[in-house]
Amino acid sequence: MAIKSALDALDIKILKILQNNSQHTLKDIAEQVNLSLSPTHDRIKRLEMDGYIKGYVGILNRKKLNLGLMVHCQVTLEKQNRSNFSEFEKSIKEFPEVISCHLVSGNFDYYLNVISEDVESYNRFYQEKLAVLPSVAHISSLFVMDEIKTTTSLPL
Amino acid sequence: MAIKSALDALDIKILKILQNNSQHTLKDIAEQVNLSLSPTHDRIKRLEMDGYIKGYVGILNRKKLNLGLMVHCQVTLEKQNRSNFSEFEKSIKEFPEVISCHLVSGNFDYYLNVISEDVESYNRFYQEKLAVLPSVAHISSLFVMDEIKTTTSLPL
DNA sequence: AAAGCCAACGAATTAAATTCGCTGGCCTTT
DNA sequence: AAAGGCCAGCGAATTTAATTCGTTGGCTTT
Repeated sequence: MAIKSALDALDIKILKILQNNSQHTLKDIAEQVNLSLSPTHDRIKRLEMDGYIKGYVGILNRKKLNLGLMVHCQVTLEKQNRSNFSEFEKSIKEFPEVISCHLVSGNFDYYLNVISEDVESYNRFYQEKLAVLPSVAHISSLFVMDEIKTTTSLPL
Repeated sequence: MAIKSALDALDIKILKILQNNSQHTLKDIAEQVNLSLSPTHDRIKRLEMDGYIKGYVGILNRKKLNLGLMVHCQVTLEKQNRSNFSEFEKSIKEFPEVISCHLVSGNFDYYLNVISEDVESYNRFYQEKLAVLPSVAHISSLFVMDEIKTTTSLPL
């Protein structure tokens, strides 16, 4: 028999609650899933231990923190060798301005999401940190005019 | 005199801690900022009340939850009137598959981030929910091959 | 049918958050 | 320059929540 690991409906319900608001009390969650405190507690700990929950974070308001500019940034690398790629990725991971980076199919290679105070500050990041990375062939910057939706909640 | 509102170095330090891990105890945070419990508590509550902290969430592991596919989706609307835009935006906000949507400068209009189980399930979303929205002129889908970096932490 | 297992339970304990009255330093006002 | 008021920080007391643990009942397995 395989190791017990599948999630049941209650686990999913708990995950849905926690991914929307992790500050609910155990009592609160227990009521919503119709269990008592201890099994609810056990389930949450199990979900954490098994890696279904990566962690708990506070979501900050970037506009109030003077980080009003978001830029989508398409980066193409020179295609010679794949070793360029891991070097590039390593740098990206260390830049706090980059809040996401994906390798995508299509014309360009990486799609970044960059947070800055303003255009000037973005330009500084662009010139001094991004454009100087070795093997960067092309970068194009798309400015975010309006943030329609942003959530960390997955469709469960 | 302006209403007291600026954040000092300790506030920023607290925000940095909370945006990385909201499960730290008050005692823990208090030690890190060199304050006692009560002022630390007061500051956190103030930061919440003033909207610097939008909320606290659990971050789930989408790969473990059978949501292995992420698609970047560029959507162009017909340009006649702006009323199309708000209708489109309203629908997007209601789709749980869409975890982010930005209005961007450049050739297309909206840039979406969509989460699905697999290509089949994405195609269902595409055909049945996205492509049928009124005034959608063009959609192109870029598949995420690798997730290099994803964080909710802002560069403070 | 008996044995073993697992999930749920409630009570007891421990730990954390919250409240509140007090204090000292700093700024304002005269 | 002195007095008064204000604000941030403090510690103790209280409330609330999380955690632990021994027990129970229902299912499955043999």
